[in-house]
Amino acid sequence: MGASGKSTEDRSARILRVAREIIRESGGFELSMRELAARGQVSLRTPYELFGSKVGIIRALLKEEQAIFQTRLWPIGDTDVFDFFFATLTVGVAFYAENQPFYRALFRATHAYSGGSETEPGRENPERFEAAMRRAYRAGMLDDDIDTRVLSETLMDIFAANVRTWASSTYDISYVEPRIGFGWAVILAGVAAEPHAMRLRDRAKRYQDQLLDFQAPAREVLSGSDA
Amino acid sequence: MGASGKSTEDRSARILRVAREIIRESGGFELSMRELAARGQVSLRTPYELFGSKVGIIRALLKEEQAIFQTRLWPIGDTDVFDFFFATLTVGVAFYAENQPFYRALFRATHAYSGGSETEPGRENPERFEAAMRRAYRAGMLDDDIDTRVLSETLMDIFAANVRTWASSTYDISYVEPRIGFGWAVILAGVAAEPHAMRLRDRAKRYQDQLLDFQAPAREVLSGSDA
DNA sequence: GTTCGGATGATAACTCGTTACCAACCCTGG
DNA sequence: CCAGGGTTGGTAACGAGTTATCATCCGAAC
Repeated sequence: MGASGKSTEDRSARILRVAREIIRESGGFELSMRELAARGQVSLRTPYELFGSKVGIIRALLKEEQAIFQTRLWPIGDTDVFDFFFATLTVGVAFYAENQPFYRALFRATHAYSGGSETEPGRENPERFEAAMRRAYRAGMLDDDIDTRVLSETLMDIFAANVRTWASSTYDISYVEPRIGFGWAVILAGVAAEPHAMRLRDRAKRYQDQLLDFQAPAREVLSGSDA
Repeated sequence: MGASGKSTEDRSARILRVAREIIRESGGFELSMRELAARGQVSLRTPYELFGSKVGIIRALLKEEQAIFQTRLWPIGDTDVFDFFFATLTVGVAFYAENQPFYRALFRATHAYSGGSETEPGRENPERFEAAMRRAYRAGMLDDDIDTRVLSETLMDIFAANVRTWASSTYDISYVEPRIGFGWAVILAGVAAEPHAMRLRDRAKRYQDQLLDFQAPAREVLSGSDA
């Protein structure tokens, strides 16, 4: 039938392109499979054949984005390991901010059990993160008794919790980086050797000041009865 | 019509009781509104009249449970503030473990936008938590520059992230308490004054040992190529 | 060239949460 | 006692994701 008689790759690519359009148009609030099929000039069954489910489609979109994310992460120098973490944070939050519609759609489409750890924000590529942590450990920058894996998991927990809350649009994107940064800095300060611990505490205070600047105006508007 | 001609309280209680049964029977995996109405001998519209939505029903169930939770939290002495936090953690995780079906059902029924902060685990009663944090601050146990509110939020982020992951059944309940405890202890160690900081670091190591004990057998089974 | 199998289109169907509609009911005010 | 208004039952409907069904069509094997 004319335009629809193409190969599998064409149909996959077309479905992903149309899904991208619909998600962007709706801000991530809706992605109807019927609309997707209609605008993609395919049958309703075809997206399920190719991607399994609606979550599969969104995951495929995220996978494409994450390739871009990796290229953006590469140029970050890791001479100072702790600085590397926070530079990663800045790039990561910016990346998620750009893809807010996709993450909204992902969390919205993800029933509690259909999504494994791949749908958890920040868990796309934990290897490099843990590798940096191990390097800091070997360089004597961390407490000898600490396990780098457990520590990395804790940092990623904070990241995931905040990105998830933000994607549910409970609070503004501006809060995300300082909130995560504060948690990361305080945690690392708790296990870092001394010249680094003080720098991390300073960094935590800077993030905290950012957060308090956000909250201060709102409090004035509401009421000043919070002595 | 016989058994269904009762008062509003009877119908509310009956709906909640039947909902409780269905959720328990399915382990939290399903709660069909049609089945609820049928088994509750009530029209499909009535649960919506009384509770607004499916999430409203699950929230009502959780609210009943939280009354029990509070009675369990009261006897905890708070002579040592940091010990109070971790005692709260133990009681809280046990509480969530008992209510796993409800949290599964809650997360499953909650679209990303229908649930506010009340559906976030650990956010039911943040007042007492923050009050304890302020007490620690006034007692000089915390860094002078720290904001107790920001710090409390970070601790609750870790709590929420782990409970959410657990309720999605990605990992076992045994991991939850040590994972949260490790994060909390390291964070507090990062901002606590010195006699307390060391104790908190010890506590963090104890939690970490628990986690490593869990992981060690699994690694042996898989492969030992992780030098 | 024919035939067979897998993929696709088109459509209907199923379950879900939620809402709408209308008749029947109960409770209250007069 | 009766009228009215709010509440409930019963059912249908809407839109969602997902699956099933059947005809069709494309490509490869014989």
